[in-house]
Amino acid sequence: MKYLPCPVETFLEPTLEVARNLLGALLVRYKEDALIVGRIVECEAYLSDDEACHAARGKTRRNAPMFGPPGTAYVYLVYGMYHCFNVVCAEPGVPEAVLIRAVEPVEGFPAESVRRLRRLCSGPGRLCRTFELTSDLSGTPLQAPPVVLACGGLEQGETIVAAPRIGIRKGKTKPWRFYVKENPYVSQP
DNA sequence: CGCACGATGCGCT
DNA sequence: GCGCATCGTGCGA
Repeated sequence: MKYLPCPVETFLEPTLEVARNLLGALLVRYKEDALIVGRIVECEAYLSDDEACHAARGKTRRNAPMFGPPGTAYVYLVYGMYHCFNVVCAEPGVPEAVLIRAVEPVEGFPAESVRRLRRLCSGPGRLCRTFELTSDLSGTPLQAPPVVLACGGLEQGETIVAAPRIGIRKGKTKPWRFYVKENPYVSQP
């Protein structure tokens, strides 16, 4: 295996820690005939006691994967046309997750301008469209194909910025959006 | 059962 | 900067 899956212990840490640790990790999508890999450069944490969290008011059919094993996917449809991809974390049964908002292209992308690639990798909806992450993958473990979260890390000199989350009505003030400072693939607020 | 509303992105001004 | 597409979900009735 070229890309080693993160061990499940990775996702058992407190969610805010997991979110920070996910920066630099690799999102690997195995398709029929191809491989797409992106390095996570922006994400947001959603905690169980947080009004912005989908699971804040209990378990439903949609958010059920959030209550499942850490290290699995939680994918849902927003605005009737885009998907959002999350990694379930925290202790089992505690519904918390990290939304992946942007990746830096690593493998499987055509040689294009940064401007064009950013359009494919930046923003939760576009990211899901590019990586073909849809609701039917919700609840899927991320240690084996078709979707793998692989170990990675920050490069020398890269630093993490914490900022308020984007696009939410409640919980606006919590600085639970994390991104790699000055990385060109981070979405513009 | 009906309906208001999103963890968004795009196109037009 | 603003409006809107588009539909599953999750409320309240």
